[in-house]
Amino acid sequence: MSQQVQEKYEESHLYRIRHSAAHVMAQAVVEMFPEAKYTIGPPVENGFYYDFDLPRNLTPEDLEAIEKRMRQIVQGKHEFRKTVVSANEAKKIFADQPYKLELIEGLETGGFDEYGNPLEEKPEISIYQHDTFVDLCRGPHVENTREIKPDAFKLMSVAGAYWRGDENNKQLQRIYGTAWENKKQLEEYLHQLEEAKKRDHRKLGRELEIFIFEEEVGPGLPLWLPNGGVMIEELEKLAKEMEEAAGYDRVRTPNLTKEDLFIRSGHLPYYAESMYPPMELEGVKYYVKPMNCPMHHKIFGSKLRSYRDLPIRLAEYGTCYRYEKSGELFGLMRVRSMQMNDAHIYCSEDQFEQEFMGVIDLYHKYFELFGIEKYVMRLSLHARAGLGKKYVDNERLWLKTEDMVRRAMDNGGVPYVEREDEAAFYGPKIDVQIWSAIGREFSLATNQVDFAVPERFDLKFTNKDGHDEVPLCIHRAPLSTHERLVGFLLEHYAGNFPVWLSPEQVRVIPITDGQNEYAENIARQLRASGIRARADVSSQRMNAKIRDAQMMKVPYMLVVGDKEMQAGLVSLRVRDGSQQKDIPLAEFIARAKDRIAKRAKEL
RNA sequence: GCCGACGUAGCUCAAUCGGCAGAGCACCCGCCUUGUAAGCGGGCGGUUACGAGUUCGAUUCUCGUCGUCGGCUCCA
Repeated sequence: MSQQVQEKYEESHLYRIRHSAAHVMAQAVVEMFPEAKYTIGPPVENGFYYDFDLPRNLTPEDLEAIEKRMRQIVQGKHEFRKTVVSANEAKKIFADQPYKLELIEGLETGGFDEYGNPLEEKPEISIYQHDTFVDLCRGPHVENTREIKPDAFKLMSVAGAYWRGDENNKQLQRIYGTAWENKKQLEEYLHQLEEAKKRDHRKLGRELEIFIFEEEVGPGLPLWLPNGGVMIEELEKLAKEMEEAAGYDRVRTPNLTKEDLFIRSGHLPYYAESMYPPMELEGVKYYVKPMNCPMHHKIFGSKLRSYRDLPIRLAEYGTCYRYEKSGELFGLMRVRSMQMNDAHIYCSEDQFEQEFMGVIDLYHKYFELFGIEKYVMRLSLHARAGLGKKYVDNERLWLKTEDMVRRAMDNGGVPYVEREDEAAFYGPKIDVQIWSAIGREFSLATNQVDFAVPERFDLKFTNKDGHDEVPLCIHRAPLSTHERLVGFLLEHYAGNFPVWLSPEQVRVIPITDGQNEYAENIARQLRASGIRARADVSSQRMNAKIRDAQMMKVPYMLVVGDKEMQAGLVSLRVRDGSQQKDIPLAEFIARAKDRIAKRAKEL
């Protein structure tokens, strides 16, 4: 699905505009720094970038100057001219451009594209020229620079980026720009960015009092406020219901373990860098756990298992700690302490397909519940070059397991895309990319097939023939971590949660202090019915109380004045602004309880 | 971790060229008794992230540390 969208984009006029804008920008930069070495500058979603190796760092003022010069260049109506050249000719043209020479080398010798990925066939080498600027480029471009409207592009930011995306390579300066067909489109896009800011989970999380970060506590270590605590309880309740129905058992394991466990599991050599360093006591090293699986393996191995016992599904929402690099932290989406929606399924090969698809089925149920309409399942595979380094060194098992997953997905009729060199070290996985209501992309759910670690733990079960057999293990986290899930939901709903997930479900608002007691009484009755409610008996006026409740995105407000109190009724104001006057409390309670029980989307 | 930008009251932001740090909201205290998104008045609140340096004098200039943000890299 996304594949098709991308192909279309690459053929679009907008794609050409952006690609051409990147060239124009490169011209402006090279004019400013004649000694600049330029690398690649492709169109991307919403715009384009170009990476440069420059004698000094760019400042925001430089960006303004570059943008200004670009406006002059595009007005010049310079034609984009393509010329096919031989490798040798290309090398002459770009004799003083080392990065271009490296690219030409790649194209010439066996076909590597500008990102260093292998190409199927040897491509022709072409150059594009407009005005004074010549670039090694396969196109396509617009006819002339006039097609880039001077009021329809904008340079957005400058950032560091490694040459060919490898952190061992030199870091270049990347300028990001956005470009559109006309001014209106640009303005719409900029407006969209503003709207997205309003939905930013970090902003909403603070405003709705869901979570905070405290410098003294530490980066990436969120503190969950009471409202966030309620949400986590609700999400765990949901997960427990689903998992109980699907035959999972709940276990609990400690936050610390001896080093030996992670040596045995094989995690330590792969992931030591992203684990908190060990603490040593009486000569023994202990690690804070970055994942639950080794301990679940120990639980599986704690007694003899028969094929009749399988599958065994062990679930735990344990808090794990990972030392993510400082620059990788991002609000709740990337943290160092996380509560995983974790479980490990131990099964035989025969049971694999059913178990694997059971997890995929769980995904679909969650997506439906949260109204997630756009998602892509990514089947992440190993790469031969990484065997024995990034990946367990057993190619036969890799191919076999990957094939099992492929077959399961195909038989289940679930569409997916394949991604090479993205697997876990112990097996292939399915990662699910999802898009929030404003179209931002996240990686949420994941499940992995583990054909390697159970053996390292000597896990086995007795099969029908009375022989020992090693079980397969499926690691799965359909709801990701509580942190990432809440972050996603904040943005997805813009904080307007369905009733079941709202930290505060009802606020009772007395009009004058004459109804305070009546309001408190109503709130008590609501709480007795299992509804999260409180009365606002502050000295503010009704309008201010309504505003407060609206700002906190409380789904239901019950306004009570003298009239309601005399008649024993309530007036309902729903978060969407609609009103329903003078209804019996029991009627409202029935409505709220129904929505909550169904985890309904509507209020 | 790397490149860049930023850090002023709980929150959102102001402070000219280096010259006594300010507003709104929130909070506290009063008055108002109110009908579906902010009633009025007063008060409290700061080692300008932290630590050095330059200067008669630093929120402002320089360096370092910490943190946040935009990217890169990474994500068991």
